[in-house]
Amino acid sequence: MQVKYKGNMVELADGDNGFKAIKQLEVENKNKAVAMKVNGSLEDLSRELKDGDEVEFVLPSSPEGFEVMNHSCAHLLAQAVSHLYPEAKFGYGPAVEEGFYYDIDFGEAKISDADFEAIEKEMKKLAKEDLPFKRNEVSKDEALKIFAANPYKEEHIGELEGDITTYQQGDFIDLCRGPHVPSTGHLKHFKLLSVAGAYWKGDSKNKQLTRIYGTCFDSEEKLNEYLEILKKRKENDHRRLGKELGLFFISDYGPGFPFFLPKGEILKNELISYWRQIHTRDGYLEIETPTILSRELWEISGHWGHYKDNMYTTKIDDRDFAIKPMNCPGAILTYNYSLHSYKDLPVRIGELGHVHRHEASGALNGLFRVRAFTQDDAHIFCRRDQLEDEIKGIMRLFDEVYNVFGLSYRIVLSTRPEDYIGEKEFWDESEAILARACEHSGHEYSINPGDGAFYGPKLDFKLKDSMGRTWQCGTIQLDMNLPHRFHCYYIDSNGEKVEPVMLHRVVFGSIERFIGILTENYGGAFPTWLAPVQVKLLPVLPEKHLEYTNKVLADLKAKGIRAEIDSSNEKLGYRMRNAIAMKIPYTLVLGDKEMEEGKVTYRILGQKDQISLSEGEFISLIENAIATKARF
RNA sequence: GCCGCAGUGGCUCAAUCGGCAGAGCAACUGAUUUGUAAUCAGUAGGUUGUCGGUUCGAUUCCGGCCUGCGGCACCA
Repeated sequence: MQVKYKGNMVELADGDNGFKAIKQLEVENKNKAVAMKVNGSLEDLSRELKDGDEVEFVLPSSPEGFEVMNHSCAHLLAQAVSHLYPEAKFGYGPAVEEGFYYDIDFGEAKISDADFEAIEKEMKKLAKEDLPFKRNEVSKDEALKIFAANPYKEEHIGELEGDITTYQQGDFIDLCRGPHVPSTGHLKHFKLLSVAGAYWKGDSKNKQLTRIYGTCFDSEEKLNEYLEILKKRKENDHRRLGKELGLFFISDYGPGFPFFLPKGEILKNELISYWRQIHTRDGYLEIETPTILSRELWEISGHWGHYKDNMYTTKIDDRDFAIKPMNCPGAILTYNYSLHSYKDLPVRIGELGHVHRHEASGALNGLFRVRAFTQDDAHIFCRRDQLEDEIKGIMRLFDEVYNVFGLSYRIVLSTRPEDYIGEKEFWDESEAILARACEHSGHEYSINPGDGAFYGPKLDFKLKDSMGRTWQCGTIQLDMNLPHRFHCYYIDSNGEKVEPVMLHRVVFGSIERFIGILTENYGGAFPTWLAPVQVKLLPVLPEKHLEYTNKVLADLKAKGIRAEIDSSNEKLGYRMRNAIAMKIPYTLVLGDKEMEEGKVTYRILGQKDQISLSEGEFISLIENAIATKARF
């Protein structure tokens, strides 16, 4: 038999039995490979090989190995649960990006993280027994017999086609495609992380099962590293930092409606003024439209029918009104207010629109998900022949903005759904334009077929923060619906009325969410241009050096630099500590030395160096940091 | 909205089995005159989210509601 070994495989003489070779490798390196790739497809190590197969071992340190290990660990969890809770019925238990979960119907039993210790103990015990994972192919009927007591597995089997495979370790058998690690002994460094409810098959009409999340690594160090990352995420949580740094709060009197504190408002205003600057440069016209508009308008737009559950409504003099959940109708009324020639297009209308949406209570999450937020919205009306350039222009702007904040992103193109309006040809054409623009941008992009809105295809921009998590912020959506409903038009070169193409787009998405992302991404240590306080001034001896410090403070303020003095009757170390805790980029220390030489001594957040400069030099240093949007 | 968990001075947390609600930080007052991550002492601060129930007695046990947290569903 001829088997070709790739990568990390031990080379054996021709004609050797691949199965034996693998066994030998296991003996040599018992804990290494967890699976193998046979002709590119992921398989159990125990899979028998055929003549000519190309084989590559999958090590637990590889991404595929991580997935296999975690998938197996989900089975181990299920086995342990089946011992401790004999009534438990199992749903799905897959590996996910950072670990695994298993959805379990515990019947009457209620599970909380207090039960993890006992479950983990049982898992450890079963891992120690080193039970082999045995794969078995069965017919549908046999499978139904095996899982007769479990309605979830039965339902799943009913949906499967072709061969059904089961995996068994010890007394526990599960429906599964595999592959798995050779035996439970390969699972050593795992931890259960959280419990949650999850609908069976992700459908809110179905029963809710209990989901247990966990993760499994190939070494204790890596597991601990991951737990450290989780801790770090908690420390960088914008809800915690927002409280500590005094940026915003949400009152019980207004769930989901954020209050911006003075320091948070500075952040918001800085973002807005940056937004204005670049949009003015790019030919956007800023408008403001009313927050409350009549029911008739929302009937034309279709929101009254389709979005009503998410809208706050009110009555004024017995007439129905709604608080805007989106800015589009206002922008369209503004477009329609004046007559447009084909020569005037594109018309780019921007609006920082404060919108209200009734989000489900369980969806609320700090600034990431709120019920009132400011969209950095823009609606662009253009001719079809201008569409491609417009989209490229928007993407150039997006790229510029995200770069300023050091956020990397990927793009998702959503295409025509089954339920669509408009001409199919124009859908095809605009999807092609969006795809070309993505390629042109040079950024990673993927296609989400059929996920576009009924009114047009879209590009979503998913930002990646420093912790590796992604958030949707920017979006560019083509709209073939609203211009039609509102009878938008321009006059073309023949004097005819023509319906323009309309684009919705946001860069930040929601300024609130964007502030949340920035807060976490910077860990609260904002770059100088955004920092609510840019300079903290500390007189060494408040009584002696206050006058000089106040003079420097006044000079900084005169230059528009956000500076604060701490002349409290505390030791310098104490005041320095507070300045660092508030993550202020520059701290100035002013004492005898500085007073005599007319200088300032500064220290940069996160650094210990003490640098002395003349006041003028220091001011230019900061002005330069602000102008270039550099960290310091 | 759904499943599970939680709510104690401004903040972070403690209080055994149901038995007088406590600490650190912050605040305030005073002392200290300080050169780069916490000077010392004192004072004040609470209807334990809220409403109801059980009990001689509830922060503690039970129920309703509110809010938050972890997810799910939904979504910027």
